Amino acid sequence: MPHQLAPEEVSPDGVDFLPGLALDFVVFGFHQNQLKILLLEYWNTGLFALPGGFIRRDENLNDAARRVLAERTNLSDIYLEQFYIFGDLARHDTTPLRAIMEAKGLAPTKGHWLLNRFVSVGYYALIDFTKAVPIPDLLSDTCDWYELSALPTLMLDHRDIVQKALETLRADLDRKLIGFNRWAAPLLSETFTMTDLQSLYETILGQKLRRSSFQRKILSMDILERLDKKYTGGAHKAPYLYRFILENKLH
Amino acid sequence: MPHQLAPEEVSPDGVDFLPGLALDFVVFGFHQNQLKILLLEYWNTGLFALPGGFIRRDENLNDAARRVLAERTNLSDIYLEQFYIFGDLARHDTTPLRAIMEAKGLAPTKGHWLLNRFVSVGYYALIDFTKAVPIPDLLSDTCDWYELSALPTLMLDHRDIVQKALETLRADLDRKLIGFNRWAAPLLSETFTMTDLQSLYETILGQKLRRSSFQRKILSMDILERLDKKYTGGAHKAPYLYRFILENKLH
DNA sequence: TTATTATTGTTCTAAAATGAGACAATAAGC
DNA sequence: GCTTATTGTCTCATTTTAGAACAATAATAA
Repeated sequence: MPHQLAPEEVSPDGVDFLPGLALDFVVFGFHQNQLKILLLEYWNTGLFALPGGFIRRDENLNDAARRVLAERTNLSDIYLEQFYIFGDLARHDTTPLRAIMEAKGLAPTKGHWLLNRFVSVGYYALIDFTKAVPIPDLLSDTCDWYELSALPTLMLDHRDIVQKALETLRADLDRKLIGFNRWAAPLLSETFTMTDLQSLYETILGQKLRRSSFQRKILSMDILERLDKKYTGGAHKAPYLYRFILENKLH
Repeated sequence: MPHQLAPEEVSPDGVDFLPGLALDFVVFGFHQNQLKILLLEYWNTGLFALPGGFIRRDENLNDAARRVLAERTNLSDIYLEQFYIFGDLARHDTTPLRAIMEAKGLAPTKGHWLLNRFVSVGYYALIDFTKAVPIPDLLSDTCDWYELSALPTLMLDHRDIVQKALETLRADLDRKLIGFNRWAAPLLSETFTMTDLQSLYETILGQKLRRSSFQRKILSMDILERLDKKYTGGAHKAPYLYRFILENKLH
């Protein structure tokens, strides 16, 4: 016999979600030497927000995260990591959601499931910019990439969430050098030049690195496989292309 | 007008908590060159668990953590950090809690608030072993220190929670060298010898460090104030005592 | 064909950090 | 005063890093 629910415990779609708990995603992509993240724009309101979702009662938390992210990006097998839980009371401002619901023709009735206080689990994801197919959710109009350095104003505390995600990303960049091949790989295409990789580093860390030191360090890690040269048409020496050696090939 | 609640949304004490969300604490203390954590033992069941608690509807998440921790240790102003959210379905095993409730004379009625699925926010805390006064909660018999290297069997996934906390602690030990004086300070008493500090490092990292290198590195950080010598009565040179220079004195 | 140019892979040297040990200083016990 | 254990500091070899230099080389222009 299924668990009995009070009406306000059920989401608008009638799906059986855990109440009061949400997921928010900072989805990083890397394109043209810029870090970008996915944002939703809500119909007719000018409001921007991070992609998010809820957890089913019969679902592991991290599985819920994978499911929601797959719905937004059309990608499975995504590099995904929890980084913080946001649970301030100040989050509980129903103004933007009321506007969004009304613009969608939904009645923001008192006690509506969506208008309760939510504690939100922050995840960051690293994905291949070229492979993702951003898909809006039920309440939003568009789902698209925005440069991290030029984000629109975000609703609620979503700006803080992005900031915290970026800090975690930076810390992890240092910390996860072991296994780095699996970590950074999702942000780059299958093959890349050393300059591409350095540029990714520099963009995440927000500072310039020395070319010779960077190359020496990365090469000494034995995580790259050198492929053919890449002839770009530029009037200069052609760089080698590299590929990450997969984990199972390392040992 | 207060929010209307279904009966099963209210905790046994009648306090208005957020449903389905709990807090679990890995409280680290350092004593006699051993890392220890606080555990609760439940009355008449032989069950051990991490200290935990719930979030009031009118309370920030992190404030709830401070409140609960103060209730368990009689300490305020504790170094506290989120490290993970545990949300697997496998957590939802009501067997131990039923036993605990029955041993306490509480009826584990179907749909009882405590028997629902809980997603739990993991916090780790660093406190001065000598200053804490461990206090059991309503359902437990004792609250005491246990050596990390010799923990009893813990209920549910609490062993995993401890493991994850320890991994985070180790990673943070490297990462937080800046501000280290504030970070490690809670684990040591006000004054300490260089050997004490090195021992703390070695215990957290689980490996021996070279004495001269450690001393050179720590002293070069300019975060320690050298005080008088400590005469222990041992037949050898007396070590200096040190104290962390407070943050506001650093600049 | 031959310079020219921009970028790359590699090498070199000086500086800095670290590893591993040596050594003198010194409390307390004998 | 001698011994013992531990400490603070110093030394030297090794490793790592910073910073610059240099040769190689695609494409372009002369």
